[in-house]
Amino acid sequence: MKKKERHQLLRQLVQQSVIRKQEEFVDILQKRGIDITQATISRDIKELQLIKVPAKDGGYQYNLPPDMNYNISKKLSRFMKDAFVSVDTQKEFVLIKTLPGNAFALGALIETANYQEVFGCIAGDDTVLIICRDEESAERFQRRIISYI
Amino acid sequence: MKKKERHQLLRQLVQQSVIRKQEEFVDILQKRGIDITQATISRDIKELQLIKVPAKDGGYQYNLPPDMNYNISKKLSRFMKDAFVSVDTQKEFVLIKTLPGNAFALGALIETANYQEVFGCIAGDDTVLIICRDEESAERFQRRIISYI
DNA sequence: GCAATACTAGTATATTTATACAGTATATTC
DNA sequence: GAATATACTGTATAAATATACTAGTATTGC
Repeated sequence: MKKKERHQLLRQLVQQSVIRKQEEFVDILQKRGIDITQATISRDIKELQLIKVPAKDGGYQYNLPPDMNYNISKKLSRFMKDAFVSVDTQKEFVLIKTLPGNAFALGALIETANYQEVFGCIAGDDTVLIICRDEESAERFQRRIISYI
Repeated sequence: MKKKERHQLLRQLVQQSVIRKQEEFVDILQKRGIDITQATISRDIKELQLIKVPAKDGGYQYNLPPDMNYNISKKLSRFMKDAFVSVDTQKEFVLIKTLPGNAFALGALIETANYQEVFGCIAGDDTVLIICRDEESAERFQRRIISYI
């Protein structure tokens, strides 16, 4: 079991089950025949940026990063690799061209991601217009987009 | 200083400053003349559902609750009110019909929301097929969707 | 191959956080 | 007002988590 695999598994576990403390991770992995200590879990949690959330019921529970960004960015990235055509900026605007029919979904993703630099966005069939907070944000956002391709 | 006020203050602090551990709260409050112990902070944090997030820089940092879901659900809700046509279940499947061209984006939102009961989803032009974990999840998810309309 | 370097993980322990318990204050009921 | 219940907090400590240190293993460059 490689670290990467374990990380995958931890993410899964956290979504499927209520895990209240690191020892519980250890126990569950034990049962699956994976020998690991609390220390390693602590380090994994740090890397994965998992968080311990006080639950309504009085207990605590580990959860995925509030940085859903992490997930969303991954999705965006995957999506971009498929559908991206071009990107350009002008003033505080960023214009992304996609393959026909894909822009709408891309816009929804960008909105959901809630990026600091984005003020709003409008999507057509093969074009997304992103209005950024200012010129600098637009450039920053363009760089971000390019990094996803 | 009443508990309520202190809670207010803690929320503010968490947004304004990087607070790495509970003792830091204590110190900051000390400096403002508020005498309080770590134990109380621990209880406050639990009530406020503040979370300790592993930061990119290797440290940790307290943060506001990840009521992210709240935001995504709000978006989904807004979206549904615009584009929803019908919903139905069969076995562990849920089928949502939308106005033409909207299904893809709805699918993206549903995926992003990462609902417990959803296993995966496929979107066409005016239809989203959601595969749930089991029959019961499907019903639960349908109820969720209906509540958004 | 071998040395140098970088990762990874366990052990032991330090640090941090949660909580049982007890005391004090505040509200509620009679 | 006295009696009782409820809420809040500090102290002391238990429980949980992070990390220094060490050793093993893989990777790189010679």
